[in-house]
Amino acid sequence: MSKGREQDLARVFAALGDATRLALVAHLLAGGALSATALAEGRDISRQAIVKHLQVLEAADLVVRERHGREVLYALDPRRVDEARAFLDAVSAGWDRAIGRLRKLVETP
Amino acid sequence: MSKGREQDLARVFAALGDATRLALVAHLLAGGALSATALAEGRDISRQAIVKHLQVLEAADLVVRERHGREVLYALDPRRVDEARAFLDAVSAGWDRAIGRLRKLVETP
DNA sequence: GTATATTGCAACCAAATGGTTGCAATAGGA
DNA sequence: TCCTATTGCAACCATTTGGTTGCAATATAC
Repeated sequence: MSKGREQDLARVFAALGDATRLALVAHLLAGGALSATALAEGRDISRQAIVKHLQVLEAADLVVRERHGREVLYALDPRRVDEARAFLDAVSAGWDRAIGRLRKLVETP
Repeated sequence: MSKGREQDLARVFAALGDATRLALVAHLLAGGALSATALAEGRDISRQAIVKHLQVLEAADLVVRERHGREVLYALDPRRVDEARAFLDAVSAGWDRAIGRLRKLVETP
């Protein structure tokens, strides 16, 4: 893996690595495109906190911002999700090859 | 998603959300089971830092520790990887349904 | 049993993170 | 045009994170 891409991937995982952000992703998935204010209501957390979380998601390219009238709407961008998925697939695939090696190690006293 | 599981998932993603830790995962995948000292050499980072990273991975159940003689070996545990993968699969799948709704929104002036 | 690797623990540090609040700026609708 | 909803900016705060260093403890090998 190239260093840059490795950093990008880490950023994506880090962005997903927070319960609030995970909930936002789920909410955006269900709701399509929503404003920070819309996402804030119902949750007992300030709008500004939500905005910061959305900025993290945006910096990881998981979410895109677009102005719509006086509102700013955020929507999921699936490309990075697929990238992250591909990485985990590779780990799982690698695991299948790795398990034999592992078993051998575990079985030696 | 239940609150507890949501937290667990976030922990897994957070554990993967660091370039060093991602590299460790890759290394463990390739190397099978390795000690912190082994993982530290070659990298320009202290053994203690590596140990801390491994503790994060362990707390997320991505890695298991087992004593082997005087060494402590760390190995990948694929179950949580699969869990994370399932989440991303769900996002991707949800996306397919969500994209129509999104397109409609984007196309309205 | 003593020398040598290896792990474990603790203190410390700078920077990043997740959150708050208050207020200014801006854009639509009446 | 003026009211109102919404976004943007900034300062501030406590906690977590990623890292270091130094030294004690432990387990193998000789």
